[in-house]
Amino acid sequence: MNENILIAVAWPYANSDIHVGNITGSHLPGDIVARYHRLRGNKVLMVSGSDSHGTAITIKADQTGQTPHAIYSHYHPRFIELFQRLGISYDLFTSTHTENHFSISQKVFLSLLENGYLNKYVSKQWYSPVLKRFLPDRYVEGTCYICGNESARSDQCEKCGNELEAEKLINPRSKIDGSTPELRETEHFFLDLSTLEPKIQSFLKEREDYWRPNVLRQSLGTIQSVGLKPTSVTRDLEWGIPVPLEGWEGKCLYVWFEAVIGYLSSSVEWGLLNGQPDIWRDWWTNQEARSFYFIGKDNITFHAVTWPAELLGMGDGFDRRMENPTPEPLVLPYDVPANEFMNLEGKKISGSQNWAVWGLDALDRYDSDALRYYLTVAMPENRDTDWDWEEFFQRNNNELVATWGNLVNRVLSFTWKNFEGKIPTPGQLRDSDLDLLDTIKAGFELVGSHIEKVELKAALAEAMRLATEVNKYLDVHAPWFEIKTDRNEAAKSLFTAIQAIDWLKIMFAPFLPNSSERLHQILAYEKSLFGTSFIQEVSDSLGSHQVLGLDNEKSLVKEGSDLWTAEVLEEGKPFNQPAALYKKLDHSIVEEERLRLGKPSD
RNA sequence: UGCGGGGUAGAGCAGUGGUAGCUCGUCGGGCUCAUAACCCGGAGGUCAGUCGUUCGAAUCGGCUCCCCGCUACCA
Repeated sequence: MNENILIAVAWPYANSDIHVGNITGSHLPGDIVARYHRLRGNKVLMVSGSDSHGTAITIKADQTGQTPHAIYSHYHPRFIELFQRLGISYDLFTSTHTENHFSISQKVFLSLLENGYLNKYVSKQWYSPVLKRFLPDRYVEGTCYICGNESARSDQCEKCGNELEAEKLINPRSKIDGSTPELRETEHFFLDLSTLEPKIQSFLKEREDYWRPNVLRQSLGTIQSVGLKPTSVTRDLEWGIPVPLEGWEGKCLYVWFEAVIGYLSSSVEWGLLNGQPDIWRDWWTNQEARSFYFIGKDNITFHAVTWPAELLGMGDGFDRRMENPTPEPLVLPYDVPANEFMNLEGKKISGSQNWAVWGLDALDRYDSDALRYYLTVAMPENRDTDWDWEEFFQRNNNELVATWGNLVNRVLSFTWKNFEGKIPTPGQLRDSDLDLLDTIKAGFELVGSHIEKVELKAALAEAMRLATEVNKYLDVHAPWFEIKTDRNEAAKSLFTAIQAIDWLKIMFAPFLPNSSERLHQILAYEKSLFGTSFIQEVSDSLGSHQVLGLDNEKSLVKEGSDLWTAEVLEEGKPFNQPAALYKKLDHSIVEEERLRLGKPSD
């Protein structure tokens, strides 16, 4: 295989730390699929970055008396630290507050404008004379003129469910400071989704047979039932990417219009940082390339409708603005495997109430693979799931440690003691040995096809089931008995088991990269499987920003061959002294962790 | 209100017309190489509720209830 695979992960909003829900929702599934394709020898580009613009950040800035830039600057390096420690292997994790992203976003805007898909409309918006700026509908509340509910949002009353006309709202007030806003006319650009609708619809229909139902029904279903309406793509805001037109000062591109462009701009930035300014086209104008977008259910529409609409609407205009003499259109999403949400101990995760398990905090107490294991097992692929500390404890001790970790440990430590630290030379294998190896070998196909379809829980469960098969095999052959009567028999059993473990190491690697890497090292392979992440400071006209990069230079995946195959183990090869891959947890952590929840943090 | 997703043993999940499965826990047994780990066996479910279609429904249709999302303080 030598495919180009783009792994595009939702851009976390830089106004709060990242918690387990964010991780299991998008970053981790993206990383698993990225690592799988790297092992297959495919050319993977995995990108994301901090979403540094938008009203939410300006609001938080006002509340804390800081600048929006300061808010973003606080959280962005923390995201990078988290991903590095958790092994989320971004080729580039950057930010929307970069010269490159500004420029690319404005090119997208101008391409759409040029092709006639952006139209100007004047509408009335709430304006706060106190703050001297426009307010989004959701920041204005008042009394519902239909049911009398006193805390209705200006666009919709949650009590009676009616959509409201802003002008009729009684006693409007700003949710920020309680002051009275007024309605003012303002002009904005709208993306013409109604004209693009037929193209979007065929794009979706082509993917109908493999997209998740929640994503498909919310995008294609909406088109088929109510149709698409123009959607505004600019806002009255100072903080963000300026609309690149004369007379539009004080207006910015709407944060969701430009955040999705980050997938494209970060691909370009990755090339620039690596001295290959044109390489982004390998993933963006090569129609054979496949792109996977990992997001949460809350922004399905943006990725399944709005972003494809931007891509379709640009035609070859963007590539032309990137100075390609033979411009081409851009690649549409191959899959958008949106996840549902993860709750915490039965309640919705809430950052402000500290009802959350924060990624960086959890990494201070638990190994990355222990967290990754549970986050995969509890991934909300089909429905909302729950992070439960008791279950984390059980899954870690009874599955990760007991089934897989113990398998590795029992086989390698027994071999270490009885075969002078060398992989035994088995001679002719028995039928039962070959049967086991066939079973495990089939896992490459089974686990792989699950990952291809982004069925990650099923993929991991299948790998774990295979580890159980090896445990059963050991119990039948009992090399600890064999060695007392016939050393050659024990050699066959242990060789077979180590061979199986070496293959399972690969199958577990996308999910548990750190421990697979250590097992790989114990088995005395020269090169590592994967590369390592590094942090770099990049300067441009907007200042400087940290990025997370990936160095594959000294790794096997760099070589581009397919490692997702049953390589035959070298007989008689010395290996390194085994050590436990995972830590058994004490049950007391369950109570300790539960006590932390809901308390104010530092 | 509308659109969409989901509600299956104690927990987590699979299962889109034909005797209800998997993992963990639990109970009993075996084994002892291993982080008291591993292996075998048993118990445990009116498949949210209800009405219907069918020889037969977790699976199809109607209605009801509950949880969640639908352009962003909150993923």
